[in-house]
Amino acid sequence: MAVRTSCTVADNHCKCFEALTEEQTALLEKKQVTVEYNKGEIIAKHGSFASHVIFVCEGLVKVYIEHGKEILILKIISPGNLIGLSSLTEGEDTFQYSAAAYQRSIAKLIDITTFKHLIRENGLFASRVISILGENSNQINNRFFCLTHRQSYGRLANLLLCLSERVFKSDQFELDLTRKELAELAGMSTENVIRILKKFQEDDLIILKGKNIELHNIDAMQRICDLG
Amino acid sequence: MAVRTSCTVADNHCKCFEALTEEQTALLEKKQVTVEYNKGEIIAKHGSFASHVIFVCEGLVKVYIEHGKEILILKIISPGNLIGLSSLTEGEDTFQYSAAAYQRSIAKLIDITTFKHLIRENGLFASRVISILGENSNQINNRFFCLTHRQSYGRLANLLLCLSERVFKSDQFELDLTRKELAELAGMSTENVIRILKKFQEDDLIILKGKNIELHNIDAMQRICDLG
DNA sequence: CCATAATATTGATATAGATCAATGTTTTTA
DNA sequence: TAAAAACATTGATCTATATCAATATTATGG
Repeated sequence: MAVRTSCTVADNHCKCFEALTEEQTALLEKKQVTVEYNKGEIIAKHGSFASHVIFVCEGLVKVYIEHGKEILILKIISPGNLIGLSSLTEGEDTFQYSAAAYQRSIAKLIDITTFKHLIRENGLFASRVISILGENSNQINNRFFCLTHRQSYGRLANLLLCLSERVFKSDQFELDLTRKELAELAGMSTENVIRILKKFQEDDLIILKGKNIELHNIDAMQRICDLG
Repeated sequence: MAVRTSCTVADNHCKCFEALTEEQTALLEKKQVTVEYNKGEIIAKHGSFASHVIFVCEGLVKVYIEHGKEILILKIISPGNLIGLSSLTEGEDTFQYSAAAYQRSIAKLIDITTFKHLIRENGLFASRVISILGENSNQINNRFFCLTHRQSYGRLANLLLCLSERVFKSDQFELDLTRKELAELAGMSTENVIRILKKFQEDDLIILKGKNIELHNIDAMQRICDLG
């Protein structure tokens, strides 16, 4: 069974809101605010009071946990996805992870009390939320496996495929992430990212032109991702 | 912020069933079977049809994902906890991980259709299930962090503390896990487990007598867990 | 547009921890 | 209870990848 390549980017377009009645939708609209974040800005801070769940409308966001200087990126969130569902847990009123914008992003902050109320009131909504939580788990488990069981070549190949498939939806894309950010995502040192990208280029797997990356041999890349 | 020591063993005593009415409880009773598993037996198999969720009544169970020969233990489940909630996801009718008994265990297999039905019908039940899913996520994220950011001494210290606190609930316990199983849990080679246990003993952190382990200096162990 | 900072690259070195191999010990089974 | 299998231990290598250090390139603010 192949490791799913898309283990880093969440793309479980949430269908939970479709389950709401018109009235409930109207209520939710009233209980949310839209906020714009600049590149690098913190959207949620691990340990801070979680008064809301976050729906990402535009941009790209990283979700991560931090202990001191060490950070672990759990996933990348693209538009259409929710952040902070694990704070729906009873007795858990703080964010269990941080979120920060990779680029200019827009998010709706939805009042968590209203959200919880709707879960109680609307069973279909609740079951859709449960679906999303389940998908999130599966995705993070896959990423967990990848980061612990794959060597650096495999992890970086996985990341590139994942970005290509889920974020840029193209074989060729303008990567506005630094090498350091790639390193953080693939769980390795910056220098190692650089050396591996160089090797990929030498082996005709990718074509690098400054910030532009083109995946030139997806099948081979997939093989590295699965085996390496 | 300290890494929670208890990142490996699930101990979120599920309160969801308390939310059911008498009638609903009776329905659930009818739609479940109790099964006994011997040491080593598979309780759920990654990829197989998930017709039920699993409630562990007795024993000790590991939950893990496997790709070929490689396995990653996601968590240990002690009595009072549920397995397979991520199969509640719509359109996901297979287990996303495997589960196997470490020792003789008893589990109730609860019909998943009924379980889903109750989520739709009973909002409080649904919100309790959401709580459990959230706690599971947080726990696995902590384990994810530990396995990727801690060195072997820290990971093994973490595991020992975790087993002591959550499984055996004592500083001293009869460990019926092999060195290989410990290695799997702490994400390292068997030889490395042996060498580190030996070092812990030399440093008066633990007292080893055959299968019996006594944690002799919990504070120091905790420090290794947090820093190493 | 220059100066300064941030980022990228390259090479050399260090090391945690895996792997391999041999041997001792315990458990299982026939 | 003897033989076989599984498990535990120890020591000797090997290697992937981090870290360190130096330099080149690109971005940014005054």
